[in-house]
Amino acid sequence: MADTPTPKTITKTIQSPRGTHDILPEQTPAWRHVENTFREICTRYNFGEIRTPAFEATELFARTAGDSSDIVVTKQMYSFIAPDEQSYTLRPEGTAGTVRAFIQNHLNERGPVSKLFYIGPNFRYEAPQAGRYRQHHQCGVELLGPDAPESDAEVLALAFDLFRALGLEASVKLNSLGTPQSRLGYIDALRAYLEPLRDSLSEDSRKRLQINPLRVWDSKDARDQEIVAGAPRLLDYLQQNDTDSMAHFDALRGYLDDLHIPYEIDAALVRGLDYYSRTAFEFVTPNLNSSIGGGGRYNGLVEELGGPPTPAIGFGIGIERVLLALGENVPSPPPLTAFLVMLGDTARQSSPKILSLFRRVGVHCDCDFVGRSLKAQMREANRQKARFALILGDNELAENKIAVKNMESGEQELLHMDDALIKLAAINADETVARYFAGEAH
RNA sequence: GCGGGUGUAGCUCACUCGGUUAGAGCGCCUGAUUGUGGUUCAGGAGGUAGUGGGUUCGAAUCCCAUCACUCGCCCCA
Repeated sequence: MADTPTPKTITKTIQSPRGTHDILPEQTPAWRHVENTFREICTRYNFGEIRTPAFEATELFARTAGDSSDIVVTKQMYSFIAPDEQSYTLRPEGTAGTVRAFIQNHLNERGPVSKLFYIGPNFRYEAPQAGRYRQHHQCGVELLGPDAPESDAEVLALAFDLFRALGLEASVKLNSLGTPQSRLGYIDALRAYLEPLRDSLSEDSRKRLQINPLRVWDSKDARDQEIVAGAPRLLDYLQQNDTDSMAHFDALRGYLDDLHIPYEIDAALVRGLDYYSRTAFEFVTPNLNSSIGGGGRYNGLVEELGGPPTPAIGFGIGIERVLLALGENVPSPPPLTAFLVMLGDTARQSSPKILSLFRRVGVHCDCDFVGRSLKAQMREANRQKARFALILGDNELAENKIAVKNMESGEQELLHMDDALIKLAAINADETVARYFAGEAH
């Protein structure tokens, strides 16, 4: 080392923010697989993709999340004051922005039914954990307009087509929340039951009893669960006091049976916000503790946000969680079709042109860019799992030929450039077709 | 927000009661004579032990703080 060591400035390397992750090239094929499968199925169901801003006026989420929601209560939002002195918030979920866009663009005027889907990042300031991140990605749908149970079945059928296409074993936990009016009656009944038992409840549940008694059902505390097991059930209450909601629920159950969608009724599945109505559900998979998605009917939300009264139902599915549930059962980057191996300066100088020719006919190919030896280039071809090495030296150049070596069999033939192009293009086309039928060519 | 665990080479991990130039496997680079990969063999690069402070003659090892990851609670996708 002749160089005098230049004093290194000691700088802290910058890390990605807590709870966020880089998705590297070896992982993106799995992501694209999920996203493209979702897009394709949504399209099949005649849902149109909508892309809304990553941030919205804070007020939008403050209104949609409601005062008793944990997103708001525990300050799980990334809110900031912009130079215009307005408060904005990185979207913590996908529905609010979609509904806002629905209203702002008067999508209701285009017809009685709006079918929208979205894919994108959401942001929540939470303690990161397995399957829980500060930036996570969701794909979701919103079906606005209809109130009929067939529309509930439509979005659930779509979700299960997605799970089936991905090879994901999943089922749905289902409940009905009634209407805001009937729910109030139930909450009174529930409160009447819980109030005398207040002292036996956990601290959290005592708070819930105050703010939103429905959420006591959510408690994982063993004593709470015992107490709640004896409480009046929402579905029983609806049976007697809200026959419309019950009929809706029964109809949906019938459709789920028709569609062979496995479901399980879960009385603990509750959402407290006023605009929720009737159907509430969560998608679960046996290989994951947490749910991979959830949703429900929100007949009051559009109106709440200043739009025309519009029933709606939708769901959101966490892409990270789907990938966790899929595990290794996911595509990896496609191997290279050809790797160009160059000998000598002339060959190296002609490499941009040669590569360009092969790429124009669709061949997935690459070459060395750091002046490595022939042996090292062959090693690289092998490491990239290239099906062919294209060897180009003075001998080949002189005759406008190129040596095509099959890396698996080791066989090598000297072909005219034209023939090599035709051969590789045909092979590449075969692979593309094969991947297409394997469901990976998106 | 609360509680537990972890942090040593690009990756997965060792280092016995604190004691010399911190190791291994994999990966990476080079070579094994003239233009051929995978196997084998030889050699090489790469770490101020997450970061900062403290205790000590001496710290990867003990203590504190901080950051990150991770598991659980809570909640959610």
